[in-house]
Amino acid sequence: MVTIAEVARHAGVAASTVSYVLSGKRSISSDTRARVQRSVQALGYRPNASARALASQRANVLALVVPLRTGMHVPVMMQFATSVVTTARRFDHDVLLLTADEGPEGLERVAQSSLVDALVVMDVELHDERVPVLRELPMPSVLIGYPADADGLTCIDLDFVAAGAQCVDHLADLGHHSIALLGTPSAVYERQTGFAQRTLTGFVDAAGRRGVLGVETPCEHTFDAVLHTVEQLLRDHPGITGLVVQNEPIIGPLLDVLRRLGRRVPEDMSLVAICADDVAESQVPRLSSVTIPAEQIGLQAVESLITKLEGGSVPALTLLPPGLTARASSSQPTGHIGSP
Amino acid sequence: MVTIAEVARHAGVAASTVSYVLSGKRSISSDTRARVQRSVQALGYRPNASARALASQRANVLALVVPLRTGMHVPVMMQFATSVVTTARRFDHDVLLLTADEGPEGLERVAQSSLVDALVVMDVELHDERVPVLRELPMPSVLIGYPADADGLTCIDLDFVAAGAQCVDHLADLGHHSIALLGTPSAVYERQTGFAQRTLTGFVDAAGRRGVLGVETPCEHTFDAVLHTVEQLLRDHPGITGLVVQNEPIIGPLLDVLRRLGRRVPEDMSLVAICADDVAESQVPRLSSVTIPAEQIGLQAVESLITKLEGGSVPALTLLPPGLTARASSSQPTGHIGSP
DNA sequence: CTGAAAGCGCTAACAG
DNA sequence: CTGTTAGCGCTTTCAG
Repeated sequence: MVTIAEVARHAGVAASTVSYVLSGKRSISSDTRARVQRSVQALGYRPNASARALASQRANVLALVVPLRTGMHVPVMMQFATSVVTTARRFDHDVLLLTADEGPEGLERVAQSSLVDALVVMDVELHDERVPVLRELPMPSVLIGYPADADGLTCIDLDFVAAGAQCVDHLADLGHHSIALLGTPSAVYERQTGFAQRTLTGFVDAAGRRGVLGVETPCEHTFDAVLHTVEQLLRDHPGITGLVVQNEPIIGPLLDVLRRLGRRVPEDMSLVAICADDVAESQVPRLSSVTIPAEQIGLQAVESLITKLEGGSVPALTLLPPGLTARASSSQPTGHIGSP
Repeated sequence: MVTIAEVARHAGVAASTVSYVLSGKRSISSDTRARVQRSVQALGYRPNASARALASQRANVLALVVPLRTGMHVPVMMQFATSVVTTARRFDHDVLLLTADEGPEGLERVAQSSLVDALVVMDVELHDERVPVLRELPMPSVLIGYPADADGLTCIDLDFVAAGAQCVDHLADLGHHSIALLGTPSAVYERQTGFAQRTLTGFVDAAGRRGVLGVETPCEHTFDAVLHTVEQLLRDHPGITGLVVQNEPIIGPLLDVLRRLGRRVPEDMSLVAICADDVAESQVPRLSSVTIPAEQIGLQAVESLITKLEGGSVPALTLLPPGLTARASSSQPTGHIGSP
């Protein structure tokens, strides 16, 4: 590998001059700059990352901690990771991939060894044991999610409360009076991954505000669970005409179950999903949905980190507003058209 | 951050002794070893990654290049990535995440700057422009997939030819005489991502060998495409009683389409899918399937890289044998029971 | 505007 | 078995 010294010799300048040409941290006569750049090209010089990191105290690497088992939809996670990598590259950083199973110790490891100079942690739970660790780490971090005690930390997330409310409002606006939230598996609520609970809060509050009946039930990922849950729901609340679904894997089975039960969508049952756009669009009928803006969250997360690394300050909490796209799966409830 | 010099002073030894205690690269009296270890603990010492990399010429980081847009099922990809990270950690390495859109230049960048000391490249196409680059790189790499010219490279993949054949054999063993392969979208074949073509090869060869009719058709990911494709297939070949599916996203729609067309599974139509186990098991009925051993491929990839890094040699091509699990979606063709 | 020189924190000969 | 020393390749004062 060619070193900075070789480039310097080739260009007839000092190594520091080469460094400064590359970093632009002091002004260089256009003459020597050109000469150095030609030498860099000619020799195919690439600065050694470790040497640079050691001397500058900056690895130019961000850690990305992804969940392993989670209620989170995998493609959304991947979209998110992709967005983090892409954005990091725009700021000349690379991304080190960590899995959540390394736990708090893993964060300490990469941070304290200066392998990375900032961290993005996904799928943060309400009482996440990594939160206190992050607070003590000698470098900035951004959490995707929203722990109970977020003091001194930077969090970014979709505004799930607003998302839940938006679904209710959409259905209420259409004239529905009885609706249900088909939620994530109960394990997700128990783990207190904030997002499921916050959606529920938004759903319940909005239902109250709009004066509609809003019932709620968790749902596991198997076909049988969906069938059983929906049957039970319709037995207990026969008047339900609208469903909000926050559980991507059951969307297919749910449509199937409704078909089996003889409920047409949207004539007999309106549906609004909280899911990725491509999932909503690939169903029959295409689903009205609130998108999880994975790409935007990733972008925001990295931009916040870079700002912090440069000494800037960022808001402690960024809640991205949800956007509801009405598609074919929601309409006025049949037989109630025109009712108040 | 505490340095090796501080640990050395605290323990009353030389810095090199601390280094040797940590690396175990030479024998240390149990007395000083204990003393050093106590100091390491007491001070909470973590070796600086850049300094270590610079001095030892080893970053202890592997690059993982993941595809962005691909015919590959995302959860499988994620499984794979997870396996790579987990295995890398077992060998005391970390993983740098790169996306395919950085192209060959991205590989050169991380390799020539010594950011990583080996690479895993996923979703390698038949005529992948990264292949010649990898060949020239001054460090080992492993490809997941199987390019046309794999000379001098190490490749690992599922044996898709065998997978295609195994599906045919399974159905032929059950007594089916006319079967079809529902493949990936035609774009995937055109991109010549080897796996789709190799499955097709195995399917066609085995059908010939077993003397059964084997027809083949690509299929896009939309519901309408599935409906259209299956209708066309059954119109052209009404005798078909068995389907091999290599296209994870259409599995749900396909089951739905068959139901609509009044074909029961497996009574009227047997199904074998090439997909992840959890997908096969979450369908109704549970699908007979050939698994993509993502976890094992990831493990194998990292182990090969580590072996190469240590100067060992590994086979140029490792094709992991497919494993078929018979579940509820395949049976003898009704009305043909007992026929030869 | 440029060069010389002092580290960054660690590893690995080399010497004893 | 342990210590001394010379780098690894770069950045960044300090001097001019």
